[in-house]
Amino acid sequence: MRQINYSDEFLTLAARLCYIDHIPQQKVAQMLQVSQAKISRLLAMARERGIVRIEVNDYQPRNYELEQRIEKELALKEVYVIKSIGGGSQSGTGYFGGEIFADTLASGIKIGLAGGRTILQLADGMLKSEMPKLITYVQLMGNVGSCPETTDASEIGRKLAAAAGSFVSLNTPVFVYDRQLRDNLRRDPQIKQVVECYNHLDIALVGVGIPENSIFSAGKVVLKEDALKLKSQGVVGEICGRFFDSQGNECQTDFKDRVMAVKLETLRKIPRSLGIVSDTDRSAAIIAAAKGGIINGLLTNEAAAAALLKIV
Amino acid sequence: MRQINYSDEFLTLAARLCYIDHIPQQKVAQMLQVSQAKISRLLAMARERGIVRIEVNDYQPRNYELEQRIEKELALKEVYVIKSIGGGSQSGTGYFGGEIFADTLASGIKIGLAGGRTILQLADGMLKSEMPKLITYVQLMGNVGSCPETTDASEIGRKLAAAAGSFVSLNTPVFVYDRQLRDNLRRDPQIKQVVECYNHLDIALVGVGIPENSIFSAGKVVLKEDALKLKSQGVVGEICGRFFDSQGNECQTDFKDRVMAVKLETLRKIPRSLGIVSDTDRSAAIIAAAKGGIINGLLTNEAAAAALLKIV
DNA sequence: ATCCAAAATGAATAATTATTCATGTATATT
DNA sequence: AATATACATGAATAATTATTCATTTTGGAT
Repeated sequence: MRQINYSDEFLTLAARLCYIDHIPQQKVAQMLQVSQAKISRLLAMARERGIVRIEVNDYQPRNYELEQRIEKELALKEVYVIKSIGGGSQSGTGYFGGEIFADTLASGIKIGLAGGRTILQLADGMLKSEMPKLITYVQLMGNVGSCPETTDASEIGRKLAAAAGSFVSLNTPVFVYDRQLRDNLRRDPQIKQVVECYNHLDIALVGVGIPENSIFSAGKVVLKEDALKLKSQGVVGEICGRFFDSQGNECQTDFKDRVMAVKLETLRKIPRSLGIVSDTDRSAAIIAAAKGGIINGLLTNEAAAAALLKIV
Repeated sequence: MRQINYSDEFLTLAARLCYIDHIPQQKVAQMLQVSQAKISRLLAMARERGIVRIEVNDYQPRNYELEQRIEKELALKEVYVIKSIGGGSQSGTGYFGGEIFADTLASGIKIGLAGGRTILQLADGMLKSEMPKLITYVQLMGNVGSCPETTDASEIGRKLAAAAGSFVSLNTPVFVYDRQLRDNLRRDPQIKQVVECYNHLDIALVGVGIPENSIFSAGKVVLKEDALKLKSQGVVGEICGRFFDSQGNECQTDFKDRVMAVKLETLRKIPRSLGIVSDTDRSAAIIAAAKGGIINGLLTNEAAAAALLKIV
């Protein structure tokens, strides 16, 4: 039985019966002499055409008060504090942070990307609505392991670029065997080109780690004993595989000369260097990074923001 | 785990994730660290509080053009033509007719009720939204059989009164054994009181039957051979068990002196005597009833209205 | 006219949403 | 404090809605 009754009037009738009178689709189907499946399709079309409009009060995901306090305390250019939702799952940081951050972007810019769970969540948040802006994503640090993890900068970059834009990858491990190999790699034209790229970034998106809990912990690159040693060497934080002290200056560690990643020096010159943090144990690292100018912006959640304000 | 998080903000968040971002309740439940059941309840409350608003374009159930043509052709005081919906099921007549009719009522009035499928549908249509008007419903004709049918005037009256108002029932069969019994019944004080009531009705709601298809056909009261005989006696229509000719005058039939129902004479004096019709084979009967002043209003659907206009 | 691709459709099914029910927790009442 | 009552909650389940899939119909192209 074919009738193609997709007139506005028919859609309106179906929508009225279902949405206003709350008659189940099955019954409306009987009334209108079509299948329930078709009612479902009619309603979908009615929503599409705007015959049915579902409106929700605006949800304000940001805590402006905390933002202003942190912006002032750490002398940052931009701060976004996402309200903590529900019991404690902090996925909301990326969910809402992604759309807030995406709104600040212009087409054609270059964004440097670090890896990490929180940055991945941010990327997913950016992608959940269309991202029509053409952006060049540049991998800021080498890959953590041989098996690509979804949290690797390379994977995140690929995913973002797939939606819109292009991706410049840094095809090296993040930590190589020794200084010599690092130096040789740096001379490689392909790598050189990527590193040169770092000087022209508009934005850097970096996670902030601590010795005992960074992107390298899960990958067994930095073990517990390494973390202890790092701390004894004055390390309070890590960004892109580079360990820094409370002033935001890179520390002389076993990793320093073997890391393939953007230099802290370079990050300091990028117009917007945004730290993305969703854990509450990064406060000292954030403060140091801000003090040293490694980051000049912060995107975090209420819980982490509160922890931060406690120790400034 | 008790938390009573029914703040507007929390409702707004849940609603936004479900209705704007179209995330299934199960996932939102995980994000917000509650059960899916609670999300469902949060959304219900959000709709209730107006945080979520579902709007649908107005559906116009009436065909004004047909209404005006019929009103003019039959010289009726009021005509309602409900658009035919879907393939052909004519339940829409009562569904929308009920709310249109209910809108015309004032509290405190008296409405006389006949029986029949279409009147039952109209009653259901009246009841689907609140009917806060206190109305007295009066049974216009006796009961068709011994087993109460949902389509009997008495059942319809009870149902309407249960929602709001009171019901005056006529406790007799519609057709009694002979004239003598009819006359005796009429002298009964209780019956007399009800019949007296007919003189003070504000509205009468009647179905329009034809010899071969009336409320009496299903109940095996009027058989096929009876119908033929009726037609040979000039009957073109039936209202409240009273058979009439093309001028709207009651015919001398085997039923005439055994019927317990409002007189056509009495119906003519009621300010609003509304015929309710949803079948296409009643055209001649409607025309006759209108001509004879038995009805001065009509509530029908497009299909029946079109059939009617073909033969006027 | 005949075949073909595209699209519409309903039955069956999968996915999602709402409700029931048993349990636990806060608040009121003795 | 002890008990009762009302309400909040999540697990299980029922009800409803959306999607898949096989079929049919339509509107061309040949």
